[in-house]
Amino acid sequence: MDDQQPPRMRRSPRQERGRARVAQILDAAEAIFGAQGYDAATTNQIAAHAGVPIGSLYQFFPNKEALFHAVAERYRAEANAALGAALTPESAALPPDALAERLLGTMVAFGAAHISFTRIVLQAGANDRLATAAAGILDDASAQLAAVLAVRHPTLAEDERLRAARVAFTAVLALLGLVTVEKARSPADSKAFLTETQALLAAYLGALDSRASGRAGK
Amino acid sequence: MDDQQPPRMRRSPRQERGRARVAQILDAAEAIFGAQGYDAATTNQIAAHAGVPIGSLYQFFPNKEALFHAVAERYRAEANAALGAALTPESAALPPDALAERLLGTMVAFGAAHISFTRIVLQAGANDRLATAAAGILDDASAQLAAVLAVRHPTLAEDERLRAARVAFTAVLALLGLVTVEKARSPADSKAFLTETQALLAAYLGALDSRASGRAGK
Amino acid sequence: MDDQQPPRMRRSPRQERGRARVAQILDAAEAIFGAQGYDAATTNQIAAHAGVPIGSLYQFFPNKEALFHAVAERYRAEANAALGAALTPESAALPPDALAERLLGTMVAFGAAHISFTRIVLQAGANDRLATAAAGILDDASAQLAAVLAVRHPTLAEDERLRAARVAFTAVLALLGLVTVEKARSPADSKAFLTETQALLAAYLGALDSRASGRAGK
Amino acid sequence: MDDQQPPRMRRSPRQERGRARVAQILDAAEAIFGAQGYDAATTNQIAAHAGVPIGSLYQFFPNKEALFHAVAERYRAEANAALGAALTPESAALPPDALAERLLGTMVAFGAAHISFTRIVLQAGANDRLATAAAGILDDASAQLAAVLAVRHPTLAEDERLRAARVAFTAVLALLGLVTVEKARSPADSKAFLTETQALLAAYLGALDSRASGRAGK
DNA sequence: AATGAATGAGAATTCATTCAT
DNA sequence: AATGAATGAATTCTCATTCAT
Repeated sequence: MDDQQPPRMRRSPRQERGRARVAQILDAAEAIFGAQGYDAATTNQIAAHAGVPIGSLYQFFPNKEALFHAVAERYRAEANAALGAALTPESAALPPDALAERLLGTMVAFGAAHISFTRIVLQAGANDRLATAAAGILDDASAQLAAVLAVRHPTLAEDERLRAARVAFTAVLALLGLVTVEKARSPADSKAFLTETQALLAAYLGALDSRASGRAGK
Repeated sequence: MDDQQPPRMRRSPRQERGRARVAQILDAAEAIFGAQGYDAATTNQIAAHAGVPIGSLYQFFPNKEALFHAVAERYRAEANAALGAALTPESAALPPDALAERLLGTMVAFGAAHISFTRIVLQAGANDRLATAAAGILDDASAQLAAVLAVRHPTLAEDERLRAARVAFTAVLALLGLVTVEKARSPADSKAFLTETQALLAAYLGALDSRASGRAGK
Repeated sequence: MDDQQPPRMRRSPRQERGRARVAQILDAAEAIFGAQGYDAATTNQIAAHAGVPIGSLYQFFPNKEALFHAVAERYRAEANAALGAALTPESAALPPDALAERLLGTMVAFGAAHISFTRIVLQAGANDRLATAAAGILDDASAQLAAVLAVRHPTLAEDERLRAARVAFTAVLALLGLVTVEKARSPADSKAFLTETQALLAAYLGALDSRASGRAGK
Repeated sequence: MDDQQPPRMRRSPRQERGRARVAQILDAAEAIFGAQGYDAATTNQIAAHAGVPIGSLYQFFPNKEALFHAVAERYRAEANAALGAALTPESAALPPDALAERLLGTMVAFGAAHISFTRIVLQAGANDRLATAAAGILDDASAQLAAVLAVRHPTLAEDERLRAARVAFTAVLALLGLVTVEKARSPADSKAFLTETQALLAAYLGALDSRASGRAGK
């Protein structure tokens, strides 16, 4: 019905100080959004956590939604960079468990600082206005994995590869979220959970290998 | 820190009419929570959707949180029943893809009415007060799968089986949530996503088989 | 561009008490709007002046704008009733100064309680969303005077009569507003201002008589 | 009660550039005040419209109120000049409709650039702090018309002439405001409204003639 | 002097929950 | 017991004004 314009930043900071402020605000927003969810997080809380007056927050971001999108966008860019460094063309030749290990390692390293926000990304379907941001993150990450799959499995159709990548990523993101929760339960076991997640990913990548070679053999 | 009284129903309805009302309220609450998320849902909205005065809602549930827990509890019980019917002892003997198909089929049949709430379950971790409810659902479902795994793989340690079951379930739940989203994008593809999810689950179950038999062989 | 729906009351009070509350709120709103103008008036101020919690105000009126429209609507209805009682068909036969006296007398009696809001009506052009309400008041009042003019001057074109009525009413409303201001300056003179306003109206009505009979004579 | 410091300009610009800036600001302020009303207009908006940094605006005007007063003062001075040119001593001898035509013509010519602000002048009575400015405008204009009336009707008492002038001007200002509104409705009719306004003014001036000569005859 | 980023009090509106009827 | 009107703390966002650079 009403697809309003996507919310952008109000003003890009020109001064050095302004840029630092925006980063502070984004850090605080990511933390608060991650800890409480989009709705429960309040802009005043975020501003206070950032050590910035509420008016300043609104000088850079026209509203709460725009702030969320900015956090998601930064998350997407950083996740992309991290994945890009890990998923080199050479990685396409790795055996499933090695590829899974590399992928997981990257996600964990990245997630150490960002995992609480990852949960929010997965749930964004609730609010239509936030779904775009979440979908963008998953889309981009999946595209990177799909590119590796393209080298690895040229016999699979492109949309099949993209679908497989989305399935793999969704599962991994959810499991990383679970790791956080488990860590709270029994810190010792969180490593075991990680290993198990890696096993699941490796199994799925292996299945894709079989499927592709099966088809190639025909 | 702060005394966390786990919220329970205020009063169990004795009369027939009362029981019907509670069911109406729970239906409405599940629908609204599922569609909007916990925070965005309002109790007045839920009462209106249930065709019940707001005062009556508060006669049965002391607050919004208790209402959520009740919905989650019913979801847990019904999910348990559905899984119990599917994961019979005999099912332990099925090959991985048949087991995966049965599991997925059960979840999808169950989810047809409940899938929107599933997303909420996954995000409930964000709110500490709701995390308990979400964890309970995952715990119970995992325990049922773990029981099958116990028959299937007696050589694996119990905690390893439980961990594997949790990993499998978390992935499947997240992917079912994704299916909902994808259905909105292109309804035609949602079946393909389901197939892919099944493939991932089958691959993981197969990997567990290998791991267990490998150990048994030693 | 965007003509949104005209704002209405949220809920019509069924109980006697509710109706009294709405009246209290409207009284307070008219007073505050009249004293401070639309923008400067705050809804909290209005609620406090009405002796009603802010939440109750919003139970009846979805927003400030709807509250303004409701005040204007009541004003319109009451003004219409007062004018209807004064501008009987017989009044069409009165000489100009008697008609002017009757009209002014009615307006002053009505205005004693409502004059401060009249000023607001005249200025509503500033806010497009309020202009509708203001125009409605002027339209209705003008239509009543135009009906008298129709009896009095059948030779004049209908749109000419309506225009004349609008001109007469606009001038009178502005002058009544001025009377309020003058009363503050020197209370003694306010009666003289009223007399002068009546003289202006009588002169204009007389001029219309001449114009019409001139045309009739042709 | 509260010390009402009448707000003045902070600093009269000595430099040429400063004077140009002040003019720019006043132009912008008049336009914005006229378009949105006093409250809805924001000082940042005015500064932006004037192409002047907000800090500079506050270098010349201590606050929003002072800015409004400066605009009103300039309006008053210019209106005075325009009226002074039109209401020469000779004009006192004109017949009512010619005098009305001259007066209206002047106001319309002046108003072409300033009419939107005229509406604001009429409503300034709402805000006590702005009332002074509005009253000053009306006072000065009325005084000029009263001077003409003094020549035309020496038999009338001075306060009666002043009152008549105020009544005439108030009506004309309100009607000019109405013309603006009507122009938006149907541009074609705005000329007819102007003609009607002129008729009203002529009728009133004619009535004053009769009144004065009637008294002179006694 | 000139600039425009920074500030925070204040305004509109919502909604979980209560309680008089 | 049942109802739904009433409550007011809490939330998002604005804007007049200042002051560091």
